[in-house]
Amino acid sequence: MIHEYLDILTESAVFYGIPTDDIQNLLDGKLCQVKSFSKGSMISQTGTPCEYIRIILDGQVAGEMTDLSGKILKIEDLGPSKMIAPAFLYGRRRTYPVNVIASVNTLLWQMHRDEFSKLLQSDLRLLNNYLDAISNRAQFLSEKIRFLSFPTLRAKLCFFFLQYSAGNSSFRIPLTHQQLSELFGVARPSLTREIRQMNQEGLINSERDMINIPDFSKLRKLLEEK
Amino acid sequence: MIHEYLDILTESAVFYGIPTDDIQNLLDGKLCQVKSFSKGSMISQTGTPCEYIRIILDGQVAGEMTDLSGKILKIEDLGPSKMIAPAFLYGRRRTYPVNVIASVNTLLWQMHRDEFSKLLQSDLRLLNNYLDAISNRAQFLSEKIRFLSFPTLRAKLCFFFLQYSAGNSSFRIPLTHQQLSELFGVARPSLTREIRQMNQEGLINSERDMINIPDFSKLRKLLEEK
DNA sequence: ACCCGGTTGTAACGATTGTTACAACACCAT
DNA sequence: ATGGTGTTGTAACAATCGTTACAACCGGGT
Repeated sequence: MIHEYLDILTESAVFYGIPTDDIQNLLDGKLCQVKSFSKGSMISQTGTPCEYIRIILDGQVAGEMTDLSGKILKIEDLGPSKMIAPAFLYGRRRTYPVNVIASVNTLLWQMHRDEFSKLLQSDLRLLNNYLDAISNRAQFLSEKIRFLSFPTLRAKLCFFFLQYSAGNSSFRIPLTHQQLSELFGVARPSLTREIRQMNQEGLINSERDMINIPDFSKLRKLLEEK
Repeated sequence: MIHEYLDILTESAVFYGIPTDDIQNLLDGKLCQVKSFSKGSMISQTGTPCEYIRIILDGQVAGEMTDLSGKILKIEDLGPSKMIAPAFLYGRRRTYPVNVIASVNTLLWQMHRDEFSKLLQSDLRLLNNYLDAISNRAQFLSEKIRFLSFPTLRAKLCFFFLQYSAGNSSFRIPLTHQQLSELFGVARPSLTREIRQMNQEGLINSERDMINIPDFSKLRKLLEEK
């Protein structure tokens, strides 16, 4: 059953770079399962125990948070080879932070935490991969907090543009204002307004998703001041 | 040299719950060092490679971030048995996210990442402990982001009070307004003002660091609305 | 060419928060 | 008791952002 999906596993963060033959050997005789979920079914609910490392073999799932008012808020979509909530398998909490729902018919590979710990122990590549995965998660979140704590929307935009440009004075941002505003944690019209004002002040020249930065030093200076 | 500090190591997140004798056996013949830093010296600088797992044996260090404008911003103090930047030893980044400075004369135990990986592999307790440690870090950050993205200061306060009360209608908060405001990412007077307004509206009765919640449902309702 | 859904641009107004400055208070050490 | 230091309370004003509503624009499908 797993054999046909070994090439998906090699692409996952845990098994990354490990030849399929090796994966097969590593998993041979180990306790793990493949489970299928039909479209729309709930894979796990916020607060329920997170005991299994789970990797998507086929299909797609959505991570959704139920807001305190009951509103549903989509957090992210995950496709084949992605792990589900890898940072909640260990640590104090050990429960799902979001509702996980199958967007389409979905196949998961899963292994219990205790069995998985032993698996990690048995192969240094696996161990390093998994350590990388949760460390990356922590690093990403840490960076995100730094970003969110810029004092103003303008500062966030400056930082974002400087990062995104990677030195090119002209570039394209393949995100809608809606997506950007969610990333920044502000309202969409506020974002558009700020971009317009930055245009008027000559900090940038933008037209829809194309951005041009005439003078990098102006943006940098703005970040340093505030 | 290490022997006298084994009881510090047992209290660290990695070696937690492992008898000192076992730690001694685990470390026997392994490549690791004890390094000392005099008061005020820089242990590591933002951006330099993070290659060693480091645990404070004695002393105290401060993690500081240099703001983009050059202002120094203290992030946290760490004392004996604490690890330095455990989430940056693995993953993509692998460089220190902050300047680490010895506040007093300080002694560190350190081991290179590659050697440490092997050590983790050799003992399941160690492995689970370290996985717990970085998972906890990711979980903490994730919770913090959720908190920061409440739309208003009042919502943050409601959430915080409800969490902190743990069901008791009267409790004390052992943090200054200054500390709270930094936690919330707002200015200190804004915090005091909001607390005063919540008092006037009868949501809470507070006097300095003592808080009383006359009606929990009012606070909950406020969180659900917005 | 036309319509349509989604995206972007714009404006007015209100709500929230930051800034600054100072007064009142608590606590500790002398 | 006195003074010093740090914390809390308060006020006025400015800056920033959210909200709402609507117009203009884009691209794809018919």
